[in-house]
Amino acid sequence: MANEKKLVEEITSMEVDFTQWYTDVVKKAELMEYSTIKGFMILKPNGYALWENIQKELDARFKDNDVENVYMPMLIPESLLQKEKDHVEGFAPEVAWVTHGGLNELPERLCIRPTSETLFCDLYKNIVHSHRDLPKIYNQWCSVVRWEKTTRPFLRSSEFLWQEGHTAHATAEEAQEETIRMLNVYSKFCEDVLAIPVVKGQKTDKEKFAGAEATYTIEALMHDGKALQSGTSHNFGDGFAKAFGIQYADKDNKLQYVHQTSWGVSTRLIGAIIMVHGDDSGLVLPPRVAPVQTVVIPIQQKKEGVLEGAEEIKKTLKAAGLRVSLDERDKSPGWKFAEAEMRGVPVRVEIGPRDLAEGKCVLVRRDTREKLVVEIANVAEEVSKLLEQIHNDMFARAKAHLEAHISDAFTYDEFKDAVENKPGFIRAMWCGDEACELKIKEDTTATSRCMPFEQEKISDVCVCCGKPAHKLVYWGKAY
RNA sequence: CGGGGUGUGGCUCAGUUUGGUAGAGCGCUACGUUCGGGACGUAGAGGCCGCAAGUUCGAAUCUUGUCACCCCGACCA
Repeated sequence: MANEKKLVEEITSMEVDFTQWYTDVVKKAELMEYSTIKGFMILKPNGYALWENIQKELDARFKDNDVENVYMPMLIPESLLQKEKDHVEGFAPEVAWVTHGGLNELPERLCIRPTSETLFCDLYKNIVHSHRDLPKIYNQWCSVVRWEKTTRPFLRSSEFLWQEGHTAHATAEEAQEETIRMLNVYSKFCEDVLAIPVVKGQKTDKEKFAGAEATYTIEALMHDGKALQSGTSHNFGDGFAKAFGIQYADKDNKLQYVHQTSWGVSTRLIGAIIMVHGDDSGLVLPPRVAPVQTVVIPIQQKKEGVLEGAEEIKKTLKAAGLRVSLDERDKSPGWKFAEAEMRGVPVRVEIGPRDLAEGKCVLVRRDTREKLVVEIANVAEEVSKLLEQIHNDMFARAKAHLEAHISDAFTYDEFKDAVENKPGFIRAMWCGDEACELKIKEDTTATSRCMPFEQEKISDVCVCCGKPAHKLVYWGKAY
């Protein structure tokens, strides 16, 4: 909404300062609070409810894909963490250690999980013996700790909530299928539930997960044109299996190593929701995960019948299965409007003496501020319909924004110009040499986001070095 | 981990240059009037000035140290 009037004074305008806008929105929408420990965040009811809804929707989709939930310990013995070389090198700099149990120093220190590959491997080693034990498709919802140097609410914190799926399969083919299947669950979830379009593809070797054979990603584009890695799915091949000795007897009674995958999304998705959909008045929540989908705001609530009428509407909406709240605090309507806007409530219902006399109420969309007068008798149906419409419109707008912020670069000068002047993804060919990735990052701060599944040969040569190229890469500045 | 900035009631900040015993607005509490885009009146409550040392008769103010947060980089979901 380019010409939208800014109604909330305390929120810095996006155009003035995007990062300040982000911080303001997080605060004004009451999503989180800083804790007394550096880098650790407190999720407040509005923020946690958002996560709960994400969790609920995603978990249902996992279960449709035969995923079983488990819970693993939060501590990992140092010796276990060290079994896979690339993995430990990737995570060692940012793990927190437990060195004491009570008053005594532990014989072996334990790390607080930064991710749980090693624990799952240790488990699979013990429970997988035969091809009949496969596949194992486990997932856990938990928090992990990574001692980050700089932190930002939802985008990077020292502890964050996520889910991590860990699977073991008999063959490389099955593992690859699983990796892509779960990536698709993520991309579909982002689109269907969060109204966030994503670019899907494979990470370059430089950007892939520590210990993975291949990493796949969904990349979303924020309002300021920066990319956010919003979910990843990894194919581990049999690397971890060999390091941990996870073997099974196949049908011919020959010992084989399992092939593994892992995949995860985190509370970073909340950051994506904020930066994809938010505006200068605050948060704009996708209806399907909004903690409160619609808020009923009475006008002149002390006048006879108003509160009763509002109460009645709330009941009707609730009975229709909507997440609804009634704001009967002794505040002015304007105040309540502004607050509901900052918190991103998709639809508000206004009901005053004037409406009551006519048997009507007013619906106002958060995303467009469009007002709609409807019969109270039809309110549930109208609100439900409007929520669907809002979801579709939000997705369409985000998609249009994404498409409008993809540019092609054929020469290095064009590339550098695009990084400077065209915020968004830059499509450019790449020779496959890590040196070019490094040079591009050095020169422009842009990184390779992914090699999209939908490949296209827009040029014969690498945008950086001019040597023959066969891979189309999406580049961009990232969070 | 480098570079910059900020810490004073719940929030935003003034006061620091020139040391003299803490202020404003908003919010909060009570009552009343209000209510279709952040209403108003009256009466209240709330702060050893991030923390710790030091200088001084006296420190929010000067010195040193330390911690936290924000922004920009390097590293990562």
